[in-house]
Parts: sequence; C-alpha cells; structure tokens
Amino acid sequence: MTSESVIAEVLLPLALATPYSYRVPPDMEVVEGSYVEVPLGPRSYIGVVWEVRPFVASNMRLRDIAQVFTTPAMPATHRKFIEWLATYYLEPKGSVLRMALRVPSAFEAPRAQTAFRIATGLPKRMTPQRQRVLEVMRDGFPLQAREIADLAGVGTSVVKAMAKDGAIEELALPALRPFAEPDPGAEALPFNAEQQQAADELRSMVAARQHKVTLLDGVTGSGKTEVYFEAMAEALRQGRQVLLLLPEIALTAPFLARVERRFAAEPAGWHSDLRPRERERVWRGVAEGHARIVVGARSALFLPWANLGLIVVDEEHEGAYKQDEGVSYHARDMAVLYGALAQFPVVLSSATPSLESLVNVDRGRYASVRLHDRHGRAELPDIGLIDMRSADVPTGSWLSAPLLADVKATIEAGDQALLFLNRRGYAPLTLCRACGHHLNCPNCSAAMVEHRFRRILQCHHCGHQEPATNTCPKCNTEGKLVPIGPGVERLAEEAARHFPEARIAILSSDISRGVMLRDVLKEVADGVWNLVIGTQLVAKGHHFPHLTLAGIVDADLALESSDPRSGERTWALLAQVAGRAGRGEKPGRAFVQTYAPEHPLMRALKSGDRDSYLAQERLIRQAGGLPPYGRLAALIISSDKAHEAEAFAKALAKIIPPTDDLQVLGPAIAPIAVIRGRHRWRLLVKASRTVDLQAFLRLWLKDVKPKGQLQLQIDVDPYNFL
DNA sequence: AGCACGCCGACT
DNA sequence: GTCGGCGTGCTC
Repeated sequence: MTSESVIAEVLLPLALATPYSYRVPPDMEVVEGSYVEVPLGPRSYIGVVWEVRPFVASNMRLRDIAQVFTTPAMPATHRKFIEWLATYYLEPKGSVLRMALRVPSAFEAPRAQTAFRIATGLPKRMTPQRQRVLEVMRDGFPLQAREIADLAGVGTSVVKAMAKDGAIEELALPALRPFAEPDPGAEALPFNAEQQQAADELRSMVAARQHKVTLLDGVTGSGKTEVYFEAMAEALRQGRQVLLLLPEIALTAPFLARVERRFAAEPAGWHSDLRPRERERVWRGVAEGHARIVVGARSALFLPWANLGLIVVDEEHEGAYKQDEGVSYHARDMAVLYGALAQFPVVLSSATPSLESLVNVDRGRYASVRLHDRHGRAELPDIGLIDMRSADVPTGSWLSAPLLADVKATIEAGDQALLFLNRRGYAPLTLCRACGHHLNCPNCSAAMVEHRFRRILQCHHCGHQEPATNTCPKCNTEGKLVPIGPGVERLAEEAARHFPEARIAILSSDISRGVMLRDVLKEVADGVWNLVIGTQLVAKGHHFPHLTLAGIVDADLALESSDPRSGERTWALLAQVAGRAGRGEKPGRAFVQTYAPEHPLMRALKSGDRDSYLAQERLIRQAGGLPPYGRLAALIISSDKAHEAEAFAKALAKIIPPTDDLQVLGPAIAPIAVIRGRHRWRLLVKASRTVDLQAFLRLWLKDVKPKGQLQLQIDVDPYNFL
C-alpha cells in the first residue's frame, strides 16, 4: 500500500470518545501508536495514532497530520490499557489519553545544555572569584554554569569569562541526564527463613513471565519491602521495567533512598509536584526504556511504558489509590488490569490487606504470601482497650487516667509516646451558647473547624476560611462561642497541662508541609520530641525507633461513617497506628480508648485476631451484597440550585431500564448534601458480580445530557461515600 | 479543551 | 436601537 492511500485515526487528549480521521501525507511514515501533531479547528494538538487504515473516498474532507514525533510509539498494550480503563469507568477515551500526555515538553526538540570542565590553560588574570571556581572544578567533573556559580558563590559571568580565556572548557551535555542501570544484585539484605521463602516465591512468579497477582501479606516490620525488592530484582534481570506504586504520602526521600541503596541506582520518582524538567526526563526515560525502576504515585500507571514487566503496589489497601478528581480510577485495580492485558505479574503488599484482595485470594484468583514474624527484636505491641464509659473523663478532656499514667511513665523513662487523633485543628465544631447556632461553612453542609494556631475557622470540604471570631454571627452575642470536641491542637493543650515539661510535637497536614514536614518527621525519628500528637499522617510508614507507646484517643471516630468500608478502614488505621510503637529495640504498647469495647473490631484489635474480625466483616458484606461480593456504582447529581438537582435525580430514576438482577437505590440527598455551594443527590446501583454493570449504566444514560449548571458524575466502584 | 455562534439585559 | 453575558455545540 502506498503512503498516499493511508488514513490515520488519531485519538486526541480531549473529552472525545472516538479518534478523529486524518490524512497521512505521502512523505510521512506513521504506525499505530505514533505520537503526532494534528490540526483541530484553529489549534493543534498532540495525539496518538490509534489505527492506520487504507484510504476510502468519502465526502468528509480530511486534514493532514502536521508532524510525527520521533518518540517511540505507544505500545499496543498501553493503548489497550487506556481503552479498557475508559470503558470500565465510562469515560471518553480521549480523557484517559490526556492523563498519559501531560508532559508537553517531552515532544519539543530536546534543548541542548552546556557544561564546563577544567582545562589546561590558566586564566589571564587570577581573581578570588576565579580561584574559587577553579577549586570547585578541581576534580574534573563537568558542571553547568549555574551549578558552578552557586557552588563557588560567584555569578555565571565569571564562569563564562573563564571559558573564553581557556581556563575551563565547554562541552555539550546530553539534554536530559539518562537513568543509571540498576544492579539487581546490589546490597540484598540477609533474610530469615520465612522471608527467604517469600522472596523465592515472588521471584519464581516473576520468572514465569505470566500474569499472576500475589498478595504479600505481612505484619508491620516483617520486611515486606525487602522481600518485594527481590521480585523487582528478578524483573530487572529480565531486562524489563518495574513500577513500584506508593500512596502519594509515602513517596518520601528516605523511601527513594532505600530503593537506591538496594539497586545501586537512583530510581525515577513520579508524583504530582515534580518539576517540569524532571517530569520530562522521567517521561522520556520510560518511553525510551532506560528508566528501569519508577517509584511513583498512581498517575505513574499512565507513563508510556516501553517494556513493563512488574508492578508492585505497596500499601495496597490505601484509599489514596482511588482518584476522585477528573477521571476517577482505582490505581490498584488498574495495576492488576494492566498486568492482565500485558501478561506480567503484579505484587500487592500490605500489613492490613483490603477485603477485596483477601477475597480474591480465597477465590483462588490471587496467590498469597504471608509474613508473620517481625524481624529483629521488635515485637508487635500489646494492645489494651480503655472503656471510656467508665473512665470518668471530665468535660473538655479526652485523655483517660490509665492512658495519662502510661504516657507519664513513658516520658519519664526517656521514651517517646504517640497520641493519635484523626482530626485536624483545635475543635471540629463551634457552638453559640446564647442562641445554639452552629458555625457552618457557607458553601457546604459541614461545620467550620477551628484552627487556633492559625486563628482561623476552616471548612475541610472546600477550604473556605474565615478569621476566628468571638462573636456569634447569628445573634451577635460576644464571648458565648464554645469549641465542641477535640482536634489535635486541643489535645496538645490538654497534654501540655498534664506534662508541662514534655516536648510536644503536633503532626498534621496543616503545620507540616514540604520541608517542615521532613524536618519534624526526622526530629521525631531522632527522639527530639517526647510526645507526638498526630493525625493519620503519623500512621503511614514512618519509622520512629524511640516510640514505645501509641494511644488511640478516639477509636470510634471512623466507625461512625455510612461507608460500607468504614470497618475495614478503621481496622487498617488502628492497626497501623498501634504498629508504630515498638519498632526499635524496646517493645511497644498501645492503648485504644473506645466507648464500644465490646465491638467485634475492638475485641479483635485487642486479641490481635485480624482473621476472625475480617471473617465477620465478610459475612456482613456478603449478606448486603456489597463489595467484594457485589458491585456498586454511584451517580452523583449536583447543581447550584437544590430543586434542579432533585428534579434531575428523580427524572433519572424514572428512566431506569427494566432489570431483574440490578438494584437502584435512591435518589436521595447525598451524605454530604452541599459541597462548594453545589447541592447533591445520589443514586446507588447495586449489582451482583456477574452482571455487566457498565453496560447497564450505558444503556440507562445513553440519551441523558445534563444541561446548564447540572452535573452528573458516575463513580464506578465508589470508595468515598460523600 | 478552546473557540465560535447563538439569543436576552444595560448602555454609547 | 447596539455591546456583550456565557450557554451549546463542534472540531477529523
């Protein structure tokens, strides 16, 4: 076939369900997967050739592809992955492609960069600045002008003048530093028998080069990371690429350093606030295949994988893997899907696996590898329940006598204690004692949370903030506003009353962004603070060797939600917090304050019997036809006008296609009725696992077009019941 | 995602 | 009588 007779179907990174047809100019070579630039209306876009087909005459006049990029073509499996994801979540293919094309600079001609190296000549004149430059460059390692200038504390003009003199020489650097080849055999740690067996199993799974999912299920501190590193090593030996997925919050410098130590090469990191240059470097490195290990957040799935051979999903139970903004998808599920499409293995790792994964093990769909032992001397902490009904804690206080006594003893022994409360700020609710008014967000149906350090009231749903006030906005009475309930700040105040000598650190996302967070975490690890008061931020994967006591202040908090997964989540969170204690030399203890000590979750937590608790959870889910025994989809209808949202939701309910094996619940006002000024209604579709839920939704909604301010959001496999 | 074309309020 | 609000729809 001559190139004159070729049409390319090009998928564009826009909300379009199908590709558009373009003519391939006679002198142009494109293949399926080629990245191309095409005109669309008055603009031009970068898209991907989805299909190449022979020219057929039609009355539609086609425009020409403007250019083909030299970037390696997107592999067929990656295109298939995008298609599947779009179909599964009922999103336009183009919207999914957009996630894979968020690095525009990756298609521009690589900008050359100049570096400088010390040369044989001497500068015509020697100045103190020039002397410093020579010292910085003495080892002969090429550096960029900016780097030299910064190191020597001079301007870049000094560097350039010296290059003119011949004292240093100019040389061209590769535009983007390539990734170093990892060494699969570098610095493997010695394993105990159990770890060795687990590592062998994972290695042989990878060696088989087939799709298989293995759940690596091991208690905190059992060495899961080192074990799955062996699976990664095996994939690297095969010459393939490896993706290690982490929840965004766990993507920390210490973790990256750990990967670097194990494989003697810096891994590529991928997360939302990567600098553009590094983003481009990783994207190209993945497409060209020399970025062999990527440690990334969920969006790393959409990198243009050339030769992906293994995905490891760490902390697979984490809710953070579910993306809710824009195209919503669950990264753990999509990792498994990718493995099935491209026929490579997937490792899911967790100390508190999701019920979904455990049930998949039971069904024989996933293999399971368990690690029971905590390595070294670290033991799992003893967990004690404190019955708050008989604890007699005074109003405005939240710490019971036994917990206080243990914190005291811990601090006095020179150890570190943690108090966990999953509530940011000072108080979750402010009430007027004069008129009974609640301070609520003007845009959401949610209370304003007082942040006393920052002297503001903030809505945790939309971010709206107001200066803290002493006067009720409703009745104008002064001095009658009272905080109700504790946040970490208020808890710190209470702790300071009891332990005036203690050095108390508060860890929450408010006071600990970026550098601050790193510093405080390091100080906690170094034992600078005696008492740490924190939100769930402290639960995630940090190693605090001095911590010997973990106190969970309000264990019932997370159980109150309407979400069917709340029990499972509470379990994971509490087990993780308790697991923070005793990771160093000394054994740890954990206390759980609860008003429901007879609740199965609390009893199982005390006895450390995860399996019996989860067995009960399973029965509840099974009886209710809830995931993983049934499937859910949520339809969220929202509008700035309450009646409009309600009317549309009710109209949708009237056109539900007749069905026997699906149940549509609602419409009802969504659990959070108003967010950002938008009134929300919800319909919930419940189906058995064998039903094609997506087909039903497509049939139902095929002619539905929300007009005006109305919005319809479809959430397949919802995780957050907002 | 842009950008143009479309029908209803305050102005030179 | 117009200028312009952004709602709706199209782009191969």
